[in-house]
Amino acid sequence: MDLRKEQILKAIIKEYIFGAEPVSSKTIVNRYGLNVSSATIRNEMAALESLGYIKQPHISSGRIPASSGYRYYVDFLMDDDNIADEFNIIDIDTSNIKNINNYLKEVAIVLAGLSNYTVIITEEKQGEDKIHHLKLVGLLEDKALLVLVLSSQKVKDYVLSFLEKISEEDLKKLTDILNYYLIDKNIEGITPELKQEIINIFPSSPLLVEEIFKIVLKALNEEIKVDIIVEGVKNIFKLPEFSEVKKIESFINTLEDQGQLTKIFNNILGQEKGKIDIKIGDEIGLEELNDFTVIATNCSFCDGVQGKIGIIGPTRMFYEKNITLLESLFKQKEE
Amino acid sequence: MDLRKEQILKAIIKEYIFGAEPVSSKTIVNRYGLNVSSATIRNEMAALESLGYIKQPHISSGRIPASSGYRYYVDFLMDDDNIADEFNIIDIDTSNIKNINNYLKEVAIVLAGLSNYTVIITEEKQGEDKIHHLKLVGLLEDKALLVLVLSSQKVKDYVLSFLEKISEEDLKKLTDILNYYLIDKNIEGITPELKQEIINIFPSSPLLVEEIFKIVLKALNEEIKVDIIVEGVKNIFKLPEFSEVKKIESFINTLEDQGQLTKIFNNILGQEKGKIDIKIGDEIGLEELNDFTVIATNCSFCDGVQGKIGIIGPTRMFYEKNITLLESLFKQKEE
DNA sequence: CATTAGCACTTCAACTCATCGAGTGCTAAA
DNA sequence: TTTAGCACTCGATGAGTTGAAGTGCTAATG
Repeated sequence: MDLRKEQILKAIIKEYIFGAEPVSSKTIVNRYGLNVSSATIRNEMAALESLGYIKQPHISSGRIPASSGYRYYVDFLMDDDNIADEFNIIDIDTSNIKNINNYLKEVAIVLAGLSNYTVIITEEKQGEDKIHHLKLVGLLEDKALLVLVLSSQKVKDYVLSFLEKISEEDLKKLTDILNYYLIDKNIEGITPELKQEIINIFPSSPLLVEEIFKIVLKALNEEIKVDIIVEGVKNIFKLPEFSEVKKIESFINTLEDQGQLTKIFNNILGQEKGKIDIKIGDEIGLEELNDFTVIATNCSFCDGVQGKIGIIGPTRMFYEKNITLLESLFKQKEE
Repeated sequence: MDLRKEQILKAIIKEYIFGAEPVSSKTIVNRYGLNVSSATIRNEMAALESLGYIKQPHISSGRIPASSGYRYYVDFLMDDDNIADEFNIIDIDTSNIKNINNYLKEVAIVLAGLSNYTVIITEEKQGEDKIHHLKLVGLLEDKALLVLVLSSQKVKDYVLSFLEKISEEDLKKLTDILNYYLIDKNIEGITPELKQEIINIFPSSPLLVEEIFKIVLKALNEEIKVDIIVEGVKNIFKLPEFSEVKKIESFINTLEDQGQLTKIFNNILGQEKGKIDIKIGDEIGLEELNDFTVIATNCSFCDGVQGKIGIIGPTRMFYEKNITLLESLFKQKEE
């Protein structure tokens, strides 16, 4: 890869990202004038093709970048600083921040709008969660709130309804008993035997204890489920290279399949924070997404919730812009 | 509309629902043998067409139902009881029921799978919500939970962090003060003057009071937002009549637009419960959905949360099956 | 008078064929 | 090493043809 080859590869990629059409030798001479003729460019293009960086849709067409061409571009050729600042401002109403679900959805919508691609956000499973402590709070006559604080700092609450009225003192007493037995227990520690023991100690409302155990199990179980938000699917229709129903169908099927979605991120990031990870085409590891690129990063949201954010677009995406977008989001969180 | 015309209309609609292709006079003679010739059917078809119930895509093709044809079918011709019971069983893990968001998503996924169409669920704005009462619950040293119970029975909670430690007694005291002043206030009742008054009465933590007011305003504000769940978008790809990218794009754009989605339901149901409402084609009132039918019902989910569920599919949808599906869901909720 | 057999007519979909333009690879010359 | 020039390839476009499906209408029928 001498300098001229790199210049030509960069030119092809920039042209193709912009126009989504095979790039001809003539176009490069006209727009990127390297002081050589189109024939020379053609020779170099043939060389770039045998190196695997570009390819021809058919024998008499111009060249389009191959996955490894994009990879080379991202690793060595990309301009870092050519993005106007106005693109980078992610303006999310931070008064929303108290409600994690709305907040993440808002982030996804804004990011999808700015990037013009599809945004996936997952709220991550934190490994095994334990009960940090819990509390029963009387609400109405026949209702109480069970508040669970998990070791991951997550706070969850569930409304309990009971048939007979239960006094504040009893709720307090039950809270104390439950805390004594349940603190630091993980999902495997919540056994039927333990439940029986507590019912024996607090025999006045066995049904309530049953209910609470059910909920606690559920809550710990939920932590294993990954919550996923997808926004901006419609942006795929703006891309000329996905004008076939088959391709759109495949994309949307993948995005509606939670299993596939988690795979996208599994194949990507480690736990390292702040790093932007870029997977191009088959690097994603899902056949259905071979024509896509995912730019993703780990991100800690409010209240210590861990998650991953990814922008998924065509391999010919505006790399600089979207990397900057994710970086700015991350910086915002750091402040 | 004599009997024979009705029979022919019904035949055309059933055929078209099944096959998505224009129905010819010959097909009707072959499959629905009414002991007349195809010429007679043709005469009747011409009559049905001038009544507006069916139409021809072009002059030499068979007939397809028009919106008013479907309407006539739904109102007068539909078989009520030809659906095998196995279709009607909606099996949702009701242990999920404690968590409204997951539960509704689960309902949507199951219903989308059973119907093979797209399902929209909205959790409804309840008109103006008021504070029923609130409670501050100490959690950790520097954290407390603000639990809001709204007049709509909704329970919301928010984690508060404060700089200095606050004693349980102070939390209790502040809870009492807040309840005294905030109970039965709607969003307009939460004024800066009121906040100042409370800060004067409870001067030890003005920042905390500020924070609480901010959250209370947010919470009441959120109730104006409608939460929307959409599942089964991918099912549109199974429908041959939506094989054009343009149509799919229009559909998905509509579904990603919260404003449009709420319009769908606005134009539909009143407050009547248990009634199934069917809007066919332009009855929906959105140009983009002229080729769709929405079958919808009001539904009260757990804990008094009000919502609407709609199945949206092509005008040639399996009406009986989907009506039964929604009915069975509603019955399940009643139990 | 309702029904129907028969036929002319219309339209769509699929196929072929020719043409054109864009772009390449290769050769030979500079 | 570069380049001018040319033959070649391929896809896209549009025109023309054909066949199948289905209708509407007319005239005959019971």
